[in-house]
Amino acid sequence: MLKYILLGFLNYRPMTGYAIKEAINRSTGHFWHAELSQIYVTLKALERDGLATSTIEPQSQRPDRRVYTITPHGQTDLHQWLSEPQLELEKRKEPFLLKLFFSATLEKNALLAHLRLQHKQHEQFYRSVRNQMAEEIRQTAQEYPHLAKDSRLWEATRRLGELQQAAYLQWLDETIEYIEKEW
Amino acid sequence: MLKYILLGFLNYRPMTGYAIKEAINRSTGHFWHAELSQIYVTLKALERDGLATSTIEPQSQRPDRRVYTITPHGQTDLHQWLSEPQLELEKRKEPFLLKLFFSATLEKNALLAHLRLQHKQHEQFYRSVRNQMAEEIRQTAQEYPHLAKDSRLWEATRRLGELQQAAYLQWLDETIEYIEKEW
DNA sequence: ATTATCATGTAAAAGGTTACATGATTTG
DNA sequence: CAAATCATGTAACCTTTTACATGATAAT
Repeated sequence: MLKYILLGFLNYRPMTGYAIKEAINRSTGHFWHAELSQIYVTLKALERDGLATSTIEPQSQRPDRRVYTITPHGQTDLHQWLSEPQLELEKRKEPFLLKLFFSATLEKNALLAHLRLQHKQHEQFYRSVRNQMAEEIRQTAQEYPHLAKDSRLWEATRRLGELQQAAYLQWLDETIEYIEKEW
Repeated sequence: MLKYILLGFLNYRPMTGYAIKEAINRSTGHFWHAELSQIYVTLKALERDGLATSTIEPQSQRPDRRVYTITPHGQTDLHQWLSEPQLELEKRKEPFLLKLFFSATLEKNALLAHLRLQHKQHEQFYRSVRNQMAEEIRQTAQEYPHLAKDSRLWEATRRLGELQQAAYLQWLDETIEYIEKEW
């Protein structure tokens, strides 16, 4: 699947692995991520399979860059994937929920400390989705007017992140209150 | 991490791999899952590491069962893990969001079809979290009165699943309406 | 002085999915 | 007669994470 986020970004413009990593951090952070090492490996696989080509741009005083460009074959593959319906829901893995599920033997204060730490982290994330990420989308849409339509979908995915974090915070509030009063 | 869901269930009572898989399906489906094959492999590793022991229960007309029991060492390890704070937010991977993010080139109708299919799937999941899963927790709490405290945390995790699915459905409604009107 | 940024990669290890193998009994 | 349930396991494959390696420049 990493394959498709790479093709997706390369379809906007030729990019280096490093730049794709930065784009991922800025825009898809709340629903997709990848390590740089894996990005480099997968870009190489794209080239091997004829979905992208690469050229080296020498730089002085910086390491040379390897810039990847999507091929027509790569565009076909991407479009094919985009057209396929998503037939199953993704199965999540959330370590904190797992921990909470089995935490009946913990002391009340330890339980509350864990919940409050989560609250702090989710609040921070909620703010970054509402502020930095929203701003990022607005800016990119202005810089690249041909991506205006795309930016409306980016905003839709961002909006889900916002709603999900809000729901999580609401649940944490409820749960903390419940534990404080009735544990 | 699979290790800990296994220890968590074995801490309630001795169980077979098959029974753990059923317990997972019934109770932690919305935040944790595992394949049977992986469960068997990990149970074996628990035994190798002295966190559980196993005995074979011969059965007539059914395959023999291998029943695993948690050891004191296993209980210590579980409790240790439960006590540790969760210092980082889990990074999600949601293929549907990824697809949507890059779907500006899709036709309006294809986009709507994808969103409506998601709606159908999430609605079904939402109902199962509200109905079957809630009922399951109530029943288990009645059957095993010593797990009364645990069942309140199970219910808390279930409640988050419910809120998250509700948020997702709300977002899908908004997004479908937006695409219908302004795409 | 140390950390962050830019920039690319390899290798080992861990974790997870899918396919395959077996086989009786019960339900539809 | 076919499919589901109960029950365990191995092997191959794929994906992902972590560690390692390099190295200049700019900022704190």
